[in-house]
Amino acid sequence: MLSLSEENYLKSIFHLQRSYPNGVSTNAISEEMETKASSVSDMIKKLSKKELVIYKKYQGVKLSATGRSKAVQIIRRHRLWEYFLVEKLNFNWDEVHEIAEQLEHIKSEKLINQLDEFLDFPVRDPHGDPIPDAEGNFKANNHQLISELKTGSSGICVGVRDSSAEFLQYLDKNNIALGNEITVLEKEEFDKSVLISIHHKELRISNQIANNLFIKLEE
Amino acid sequence: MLSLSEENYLKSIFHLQRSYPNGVSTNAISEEMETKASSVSDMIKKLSKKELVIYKKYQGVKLSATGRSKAVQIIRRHRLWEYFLVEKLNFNWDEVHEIAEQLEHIKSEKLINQLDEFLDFPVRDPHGDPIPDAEGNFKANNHQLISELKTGSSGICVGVRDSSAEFLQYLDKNNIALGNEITVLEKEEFDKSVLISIHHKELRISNQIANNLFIKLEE
DNA sequence: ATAAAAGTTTAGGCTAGTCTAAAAAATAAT
DNA sequence: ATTATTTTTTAGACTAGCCTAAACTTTTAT
Repeated sequence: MLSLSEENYLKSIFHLQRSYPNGVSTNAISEEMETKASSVSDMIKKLSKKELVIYKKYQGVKLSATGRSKAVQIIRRHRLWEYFLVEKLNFNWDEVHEIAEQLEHIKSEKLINQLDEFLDFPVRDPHGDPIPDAEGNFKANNHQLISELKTGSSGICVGVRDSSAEFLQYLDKNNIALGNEITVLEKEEFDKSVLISIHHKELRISNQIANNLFIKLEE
Repeated sequence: MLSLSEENYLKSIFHLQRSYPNGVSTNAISEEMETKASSVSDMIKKLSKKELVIYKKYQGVKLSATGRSKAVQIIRRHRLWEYFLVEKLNFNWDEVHEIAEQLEHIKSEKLINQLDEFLDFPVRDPHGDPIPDAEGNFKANNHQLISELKTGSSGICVGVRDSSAEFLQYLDKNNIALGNEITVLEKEEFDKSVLISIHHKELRISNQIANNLFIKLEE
């Protein structure tokens, strides 16, 4: 049985592996988790002894197959709870992360599978991230950041990269929601800001925004 | 903010206060919580310093007003989650206690109030225990144990005192459920067993059963 | 009233998970 | 190629919550 802390490390390593596919550095983990590098070193040794990660000193760390599967389970729980909070308890999408951080550690396979069924097997959480099924399978996202699109392309807003309350509140305030159609009208070379069309209106968004909003291109 | 362990102590003391109204003894707590008396002593000192309990050495312990209110909150959370598990996720009443023991520690007032609303403000959990409202108020139970009834009296089964899976499974097996009408036909002096009528059939139950089933008398 | 038993507290130790400070290894810069 | 910088690991310490063993109170029994 994994401790709360072990689960959090596995989850962080999983997320960081997207950016560091050849091994996640101690510092990257310590920054993500807001702990000291020395604590990370200790924990990695522990996870390594349990064969949840593959680790050679000074070489960074990767999840083993079992470690990955544990991490996916935790992410499944997190996203299902987020979906529950928004769809059933009327939370806004900027309020659910913290609570899901707690709920994701509740231990009961039956609980999570019944919850999944109750929610009708949702495939995306409120931020557009895929929810792994009971076997740990989930679709890869085929979407792009607005900042990566070229002028003229348009598509549907399907997810956010940053899911901090601050960013989500910015989107709410500017009436940008998942499902909205967005067209890139113009890209400003100098500051990388982007002029988009949404709800038949024009809106200029900074690079920071464009770099955190996922769009699925129209086919 | 209370730790998980502190919350569990408060909850135990609250429950034990019914049986020990003039102060709960260290040993009683240690037995209930399956820890050693010395650990209890340590924790009581800690809770006392936080003014959650009233404590004089060797004299037993009582909840302070704030301690009581914290305990009631935890019980509210526990019972709401139990109700949720049974009513929404199709759990049986013998499966929910363990999971609710975990869920009760999730920290978010909004979460629990939204859950309460989602469930339509239930007043009893699946075992017949009252669910405190957001202000901590709940009706006292006016019910009696079958073992306390006299021959001839009848009423509705409204709760269980022991909510262990084993006991609840015994009830399921014998088709005894909350809401059933029960009449006491005969009490056996020798072994304190009781002959009852339920579903228009006769059933003999041992004292151990009669001593753990709550009945509300017909008026 | 005193001795025995039962209950409670204190003293000192352990583990998980964190930290700071220092040492060691890897990487970058000259 | 050597030095400087950055990154990582180790060593040692701290806290919460638990434990055992011993000391101390209170209660019970004679």
